Amino acid sequence: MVPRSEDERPTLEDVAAFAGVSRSTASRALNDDAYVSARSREKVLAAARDLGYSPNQAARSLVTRRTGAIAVVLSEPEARLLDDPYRTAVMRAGYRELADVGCQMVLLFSDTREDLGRTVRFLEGGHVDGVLVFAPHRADPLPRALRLLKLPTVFGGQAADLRRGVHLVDFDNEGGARRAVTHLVESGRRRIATIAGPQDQGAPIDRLAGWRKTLVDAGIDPAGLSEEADFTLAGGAKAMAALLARVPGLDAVFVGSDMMAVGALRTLSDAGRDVPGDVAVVSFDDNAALAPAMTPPLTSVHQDPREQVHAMVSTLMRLLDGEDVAPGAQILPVSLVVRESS
Amino acid sequence: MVPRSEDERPTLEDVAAFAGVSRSTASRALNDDAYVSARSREKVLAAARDLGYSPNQAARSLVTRRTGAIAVVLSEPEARLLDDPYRTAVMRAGYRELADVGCQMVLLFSDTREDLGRTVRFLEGGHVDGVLVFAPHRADPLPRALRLLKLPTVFGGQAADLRRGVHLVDFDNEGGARRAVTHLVESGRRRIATIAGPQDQGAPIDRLAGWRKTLVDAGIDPAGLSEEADFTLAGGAKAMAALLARVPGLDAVFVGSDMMAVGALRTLSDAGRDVPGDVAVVSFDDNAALAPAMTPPLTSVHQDPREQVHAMVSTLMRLLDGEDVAPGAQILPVSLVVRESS
DNA sequence: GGAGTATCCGGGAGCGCTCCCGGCCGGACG
DNA sequence: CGTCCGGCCGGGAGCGCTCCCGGATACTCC
Repeated sequence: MVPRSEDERPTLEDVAAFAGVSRSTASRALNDDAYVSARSREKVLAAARDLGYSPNQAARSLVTRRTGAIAVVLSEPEARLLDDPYRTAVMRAGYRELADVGCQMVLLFSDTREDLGRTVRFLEGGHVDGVLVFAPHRADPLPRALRLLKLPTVFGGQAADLRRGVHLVDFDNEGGARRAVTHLVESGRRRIATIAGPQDQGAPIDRLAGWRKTLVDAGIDPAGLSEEADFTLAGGAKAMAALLARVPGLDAVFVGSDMMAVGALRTLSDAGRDVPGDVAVVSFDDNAALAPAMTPPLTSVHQDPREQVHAMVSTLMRLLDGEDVAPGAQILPVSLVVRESS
Repeated sequence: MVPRSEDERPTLEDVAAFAGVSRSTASRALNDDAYVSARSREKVLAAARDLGYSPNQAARSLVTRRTGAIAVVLSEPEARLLDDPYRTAVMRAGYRELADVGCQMVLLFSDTREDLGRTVRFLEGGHVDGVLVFAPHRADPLPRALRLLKLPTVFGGQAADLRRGVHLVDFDNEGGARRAVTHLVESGRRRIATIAGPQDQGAPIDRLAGWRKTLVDAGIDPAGLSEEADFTLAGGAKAMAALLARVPGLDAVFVGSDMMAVGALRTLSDAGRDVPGDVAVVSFDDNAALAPAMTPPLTSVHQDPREQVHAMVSTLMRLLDGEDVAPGAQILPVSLVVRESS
C-alpha cells in the first residue's frame, strides 16, 4: 500500500489496513452492524482511534442519500427577528432538539425576495434531508416553493393562508389569549385594550381573535381598543401611547408578546399610570429573561419553544423514516402564569 | 439508456444525454469552464433548466474537497445568548456575509461540555471548510481543540487568554469605553460607576479596563464603583440596584451593553432618579432596536456587527484560497453616539 | 455423515461528480 | 502540402463510502 502522506485525513481503507481487516468489515464495525466478530470490531475501533479517523460525510451521504442535516428556515423580517427573544429561543431549541436526534442544523433566513431564491436553490441542492419552517407570513412564497421540491417539511406556526395538507405544530394562540383576557375580566377590568402583533402571521391573528371574542362574550365592545405593532420594544411603546391617547380610561391591556409589553410598561410608567393599580398588563410568551424580570413582574401566557420544536422534530423524523404521517395541525396547550402585573 | 423514473432527481448524465453531449461537456458548461462551444453550452443550460437539474453537492464535494459551508460557532452560555440582541445580529450578519461569498452558514452552539464534544466531532467530520468563532470565553477549550484539527478559523472577539498566532477581528472595546467615560467626565460627572459584562470574555474585560483607566487619568478613584453583570436585562437591573445601594451619590453610569442599560434605566426610574438629570447613562453596542428607543434615548458606543463579520469572512476566504495571511488581530474602530441619556 | 443454517468476512459495484488525458477537427504557417 | 497548434469534445479514472453477494467456516439436526 502506498504510504499516505501525514497531513491527509485517513480513509476507511487506511483504518481497515491498519486493523488488518477488509474495508467492508471496518465499515460494519464502525456502523455497528451485525455479523462482526468482537475481535475484529475491537481492532477496527482501536485503529480508528489511533489514526484519528472520522468518516468523510460527503462520501457517505453520496451513497446513503442522507445528509444528516436539517434546515431551519426563519421566514421573518429582519427587525422582528432581531428584537424578538422568542426567535432566539427557537433557534437554540432547534439546535438542541436536532442534535439529540443526531442531526445538524442549517439556519436559513428568508425574508427578502432574493433570500427566497437563495433559500430554494439551497434546499434543492440536496444539502438537507428535511426542513423546519418557522413563522411564515401571509403571502410568503416559501411554502408553495417547498411543496414543489418534495422535501419533508414541518411548519411551526401557520401563515394566515397556509393550505391544508401540510404538517404543522402550533400553540393554542387563541385559547391562550382567551385565558389571558378572561383573567382580566374576572378581576374586574372592563376597558381591556390590546396591542396585537403583525397581522400577517397566524399567531398574532389568533391572539387578536381570542381577545376580541372574549370581550364580546363578556359584553364588552372591542371597538377602538386594539392597536397593531411589530413585536419590537419600540413598537409596543408606540402602540401603548396611541392607545392611551385614544382611550385614556383603559384599565387593562393584553399585549401580544413580552418584548412589546416591556415597551408598553415604559410608556405606562412615563404616563404616570400605576401597574397594576391603574392598568393591568398581561402578555404572551412568558420569556424567562423578560416576564419575571420586569417591574412589576409580568403576568404572561406561557409557551415553551422547546416543546414546539420537539414536536416538530419528532414529526419530521417520522417523515424521514418513511412513515406515512397524516398531515394536519398539532396544537400545543398554553397556560397562564399570573404575576404582579395583573 | 435506462429511462430514469420520474421522481428521481436528474443527474449530470441525464442532462448530458438530454442535451446530446457528453457528461464532461455538460459539467464544463455548468461550471462555465473554458473550451465549450457556445452551442453546446446553450444546449446544456437549456437541458438543465428543462429537467430541473441541480447538482448533487455530496458528489461534488467528494471530489473537490470543498463543501461550501462555513461553521459559525457561538461559544456562549445560553442565558446570555438568549437575552443579547447583539448575538442575534451577529447570526444574521454571518448569514448575509457568507451568502454573499456563496457559502452556507452552519450554526453551532457550544457552551456545555457535551456541546464541545459534539462541536469538535462535527467540525472534524469535514462538513465545513472553515470556522468563525464568536466570543470564546476564558478557559474555553474550543480554541485549542480547533487548533488541532487544522481547519481555517477566524475568531470574533478574543478570549482573555487567547494565544498568539490566531486570526481575530475585534472592536476597539477599550477605546470605546474611554471615549464614553471621557464624554461623561467632560460633561462634569464625577462619580461615574460602571456595570461591566462577564469578566471571562475579552470585550467586557477591555471595556472595564477602559473605564478604569479613564477615571484614574481624570483623578477619580474607581474603587467600589463597578459591578459585574451577565449581559441580561435582569442582570443590569440588579447591578444598578447594588450600585445605588452602595454609592447613593453616583451621578453617571457606564453600562457594558444596551440590554443591561435597559435594566439599569428601569432600576433608576424605580428609584426616582432622573436620567440624565440625576444620573447620566452611557452604554455599549448602540443596538438599533434598543438604544434610540428608550426613554430617554441612550447615548451608546456604536459598533456594527456586520462590519466585524465582514472582516472575518474576508479573512477566512483568503485563508481558504490558500493565501498566507499573517495571523494577528484586526481591531475595528467604534464611535460614540450621543443622545439624551447623557 | 450430508444437508441445512447461522456467523463472519472480502470483493466488487456503484453513488454523481470533477478532472486528466488523449483524440479530433480546422486554420495558420513554413 | 505537411505540420503544428489551439479550440473543442468524450472516455475513463477515481474521490470515500455503503451495500449486495458469494465464499468460508463452524455448528446443528435428522
